[in-house]
Order: sequence, then structure tokens, then C-alpha cells
Amino acid sequence: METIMHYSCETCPIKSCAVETLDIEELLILQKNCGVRVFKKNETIFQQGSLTSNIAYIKSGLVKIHKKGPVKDQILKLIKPLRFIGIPTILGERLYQYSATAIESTSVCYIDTDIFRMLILGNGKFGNEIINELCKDEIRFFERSINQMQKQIHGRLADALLFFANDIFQNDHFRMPLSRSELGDFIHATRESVTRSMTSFKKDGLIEITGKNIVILDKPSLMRVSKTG
DNA sequence: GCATTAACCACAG
DNA sequence: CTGTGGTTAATGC
Repeated sequence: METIMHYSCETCPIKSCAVETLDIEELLILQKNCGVRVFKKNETIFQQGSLTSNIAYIKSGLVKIHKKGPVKDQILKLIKPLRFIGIPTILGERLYQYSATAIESTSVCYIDTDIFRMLILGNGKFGNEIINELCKDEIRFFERSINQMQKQIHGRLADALLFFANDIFQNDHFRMPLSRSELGDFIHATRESVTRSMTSFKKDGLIEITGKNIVILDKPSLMRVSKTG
């Protein structure tokens, strides 16, 4: 079921900021060393423990980055389109230290790791954009980590709902792409606690739930819960 | 003590 | 896969 096809990097309308800095020659090199593949919902893009292959650029869809912990699987972050995943593999680790799975139908552009490294070495602007990406990502991760560690479950769930509405869907009415159990893995809670917290939000008129459909009715209150727990 | 929080377990759609 | 309810251990007045 692999659908690898080639296309023109030069005319790609959704280039990353980094690739935007490349000249024609570099784009041609990139072109020869990348390929697109579409993943279905719940399909594994790469798995923790398997051999590392390429750097991946998410063109469309939604991806979860997750890792097996001592107790259970944890979703470390969700990646929306026009971002790279797997850059850390450039360190040269033989095995992936974490997994990436499509949670919606996702289109990925693979870039050969050695070519990626070569572009960084040969083009300072390209390297700079990649560093910027990694820095922003780290800041975001710190932010999320501290919130996860210091808030209790209502606050963590409120954070997640606001994240989906504001960052992922830009809409207060959306279809939750994660199962209850996955949502639990995302906010470090059990699926039962997620359900309980959700019904409590519903009871208080903060949200409306119909299966996977979620409508945020009272955003100010939800933000207050996010802040105070 | 008593209340709250959240995990664990079991059972039912 | 979800929702619910009872139980339970930890924590905080």
C-alpha cells in the first residue's frame, strides 16, 4: 500500500521555512532525495526501537509523538502540518527513541538524513531555520511539561481542549481525533479520569460533547479552569 | 477525623 | 471502545 511519488520541490507550495532558503541547485538535490508517502489514520510512521531511516516533513494531517514509559505509553506531543519530525535522528542513533503515529490521514515527505545534514553544513540560513524550529519546539515542550507536572486533571484536560481548539483546529467546534484512552495518554491520566472530567465540564456548561464532537461553550471559564485547576 | 483527588477494578452498553 | 459506580490510597484541612 505504499504510495511513494515524486514531485517538484521547487514548486512545492508548502515548503518549510528552512527549505525556503535553498537555492535552485540545492532544491534539485533535495528533489532527488525525497519522496511523499500517505499514512492512514492510526498507521505507524516510525516506531520506537526500529532502525532509523529518514527525516520526515508533515505536509498534512496530524501526528502523535509517543514513547513507552516505565508504566505506560505517553503521548509527548502532537505535531500538526508543516513541521519536521525525526530531526533528532540526525544525531546518528541507530534506533528510534520514540514513535510517530498518524492520528488522521497524514501526508509525509521523507528527506534522506545525509542530504539533510549536507544542506545544514552547506547553507547557514538553512541550518539557522532548523535551529529556530528546534528552539521553538523546546520552549513549547517546556511549557507543556511544567503545566502537566503542576496542574491537576481538570486543568490538564482544559489545556488539552484549548490546545485542540486554538492550535490544531482554530475552531471551538471540533472532532476529537484521539480516543479517550489516547487523550489520557496525552494528559497523563486514565481514560476513566478523562471521562469523569469531561462530564463534569459538560455538567458545568463549559463544553458540549456528542461522542467525538466537542463544542467549547464557555471559553473564558475553560481558561479559568486551565489556570486554576 | 473528614473531604478531595485520582487510580484501579468490574461491569454494561 | 466508553461511561459509570464502588473502592482505595494519598494528601490536605
